[in-house]
Amino acid sequence: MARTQGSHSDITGPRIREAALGLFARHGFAAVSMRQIAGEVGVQAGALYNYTPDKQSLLFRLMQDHMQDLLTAYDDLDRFDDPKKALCQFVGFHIRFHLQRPDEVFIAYMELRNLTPENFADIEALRRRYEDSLESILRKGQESGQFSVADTKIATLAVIAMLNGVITWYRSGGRLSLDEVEQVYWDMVRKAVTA
Amino acid sequence: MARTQGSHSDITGPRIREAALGLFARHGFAAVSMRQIAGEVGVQAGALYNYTPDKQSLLFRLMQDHMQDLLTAYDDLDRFDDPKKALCQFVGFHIRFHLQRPDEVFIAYMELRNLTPENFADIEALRRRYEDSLESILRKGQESGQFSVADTKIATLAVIAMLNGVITWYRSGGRLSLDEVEQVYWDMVRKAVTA
DNA sequence: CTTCTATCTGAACGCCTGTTCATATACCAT
DNA sequence: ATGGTATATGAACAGGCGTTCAGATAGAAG
Repeated sequence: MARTQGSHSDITGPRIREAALGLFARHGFAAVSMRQIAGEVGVQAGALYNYTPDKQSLLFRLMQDHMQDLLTAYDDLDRFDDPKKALCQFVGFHIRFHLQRPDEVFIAYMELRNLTPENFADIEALRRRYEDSLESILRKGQESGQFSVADTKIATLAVIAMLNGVITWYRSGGRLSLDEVEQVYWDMVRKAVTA
Repeated sequence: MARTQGSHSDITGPRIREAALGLFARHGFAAVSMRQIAGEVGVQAGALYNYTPDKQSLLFRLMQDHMQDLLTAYDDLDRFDDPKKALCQFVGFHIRFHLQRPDEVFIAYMELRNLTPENFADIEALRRRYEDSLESILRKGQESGQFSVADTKIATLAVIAMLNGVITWYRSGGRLSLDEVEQVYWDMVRKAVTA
């Protein structure tokens, strides 16, 4: 039998990506089979190929969608001119955005090595754009004398690395609320980049 | 044919772990086959089983050895009582130790999900011991009034996350020397934990 | 009521997987 | 020289892999 009920094109596609997302995040891209993904969706493996040309593209699309969502969400903010306010906003945005998408974040930097060179370059470019938006805040603050860092590029990477650490331990309903976490990290970031 | 020349037990074992280390770091545990590892060593896949009961144990041993080396190296330091000096020493130690072992570091926190629950618990305990040694520095500094952080546990994780970021971008012979990198990060850490 | 098309099945393809084991060899000790 | 042992081979096992495709079905369109 086939097409067990109704037209499913607009439903099955997202469900496949959803299943792939969770499985890739939990077990890793290489350890997950197309049959596992299909099983989670409730469909045979062959059906997946109506929605993705191959397994690699499935991974790529997940990462690309995530990075584009990130950039779009950040661009949509009403941004501050003042470097200190802008940095505070960045910290809060980054923490909240990433905590809402733990699986995507996990994949986005655990599975980079499983991308083809072309796909890797694509994702890297998006990541760079995001990092650059933080660096430009730091540079402006540096020029205005509000910040004092030895190297804005390194400071950028250090801040992002520090913030990314949050998703490895934060659990909603834990000891600290989201607001408190944000406050604690903003405190550390602010002091780290100030004289 | 077998045993193409001489007794190899003391040579082949380390060579297998070396090959596995590089391959796991580059392609990920799940994406590397026993035949690939054997090929790099110059033996057939079956020969690997004279040195490891299975693939999982090979990964586990690499991670365990790494974590134990880390703890031993840190314990062997002549440590300072003064929290500020101790923290500075920790930062320098952490950066140098990890930059010397990029493959081990990569594996040690990319392949955690490929460990069996028992092996995972083992590695996690070692990691916790290392984190605790940093947290005790921060706590002592907090009590003495030299440091000022909202939460020593979070500060611990934030500092380690920030320092770990170094290995993702540092290339020896690059724009900054190791000493400079150490200095830049110490600056940021120091400011982040000070009032 | 028929036709058409989107969607899915289920089997098949060739290849790769971790692991085991009988067998063969090279060296060491006697 | 002989026997024993450590070490390696190479074939085999059962099963899983990504991917393809002819054929079946369900619903939409006329």
